[in-house]
Amino acid sequence: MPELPEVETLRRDLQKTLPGRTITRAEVRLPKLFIGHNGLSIDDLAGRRVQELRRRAKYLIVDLDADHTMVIHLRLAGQVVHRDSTGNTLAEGGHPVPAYGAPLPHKSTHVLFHLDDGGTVYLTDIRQFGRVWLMPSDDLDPFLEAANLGPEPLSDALTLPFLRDRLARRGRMPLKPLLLDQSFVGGVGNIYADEIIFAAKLGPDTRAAEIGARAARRLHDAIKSVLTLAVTEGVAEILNGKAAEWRDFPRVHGRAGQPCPRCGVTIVKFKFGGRGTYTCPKCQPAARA
DNA sequence: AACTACTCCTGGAGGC
DNA sequence: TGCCTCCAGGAGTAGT
Repeated sequence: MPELPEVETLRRDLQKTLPGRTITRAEVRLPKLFIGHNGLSIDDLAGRRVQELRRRAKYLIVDLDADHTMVIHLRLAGQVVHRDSTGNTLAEGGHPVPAYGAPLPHKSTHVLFHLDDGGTVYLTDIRQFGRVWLMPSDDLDPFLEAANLGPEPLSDALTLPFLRDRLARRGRMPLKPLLLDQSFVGGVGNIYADEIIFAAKLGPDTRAAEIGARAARRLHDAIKSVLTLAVTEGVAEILNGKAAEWRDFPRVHGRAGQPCPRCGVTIVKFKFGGRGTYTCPKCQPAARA
């Protein structure tokens, strides 16, 4: 479910509530979700104190003491909620099912972290695709290396020349699957791919080689601006990807049948590369302009 | 090497 | 209401 902005928003919220807390006990109710490196088990989380939360692409990284590191990937439907000892929510993010505020644990709550102040962090995932890894901290870099992630789109690593070079190397690949390829840039998913392509006035089927200098600049700007808006405005956290009439986001994704916010032509939905894809048929064809 | 199809799952929405 | 079909924001793997 969550893409870069959702994971980053969750990270920022948890960074305010978790560091300094010690995990007294962790439970895994669905064993396949937990992967321990070097023989580590879920029980090895007991006694570990949270130091810092970081993010790489869609991976949430939890630095623990004693040189342990936990990594969480929410995939399509993962949700994380931190509640205090009285049940008040301190931080939450990810997939909107079960609804925020619903009683926890839910039947799809597969991992629980009990904290030293009586609070609890719940990992709920109705589709069971999410994963939690526990590893010695030295294993983190090789782990991320193996994931073959492209640059962080909001970092200085993603410059216009870098983007143009990458586009040139993937000439025949259509733009949408390219953006979804985590080795191209890290963290973009289906919603933000549609939003970025719309903002850049390109088509999902535009091939990388057809993206000229001006279009590449629009694409670069769109990647930065769309993701920045989602993170800084908290758009992701509020909407969880569901189009809302009352808010101008997402601008095309999930809005089939509604007027394009730029030109008024009806937004269409179709399958592209196996993924639901939303575009404005009028103002998104200009690959070379 | 580059790209496609298939796979892991369950819940919610919409049609009848 | 109930039953059915389809769809879902990810990514690893096997196959071409």
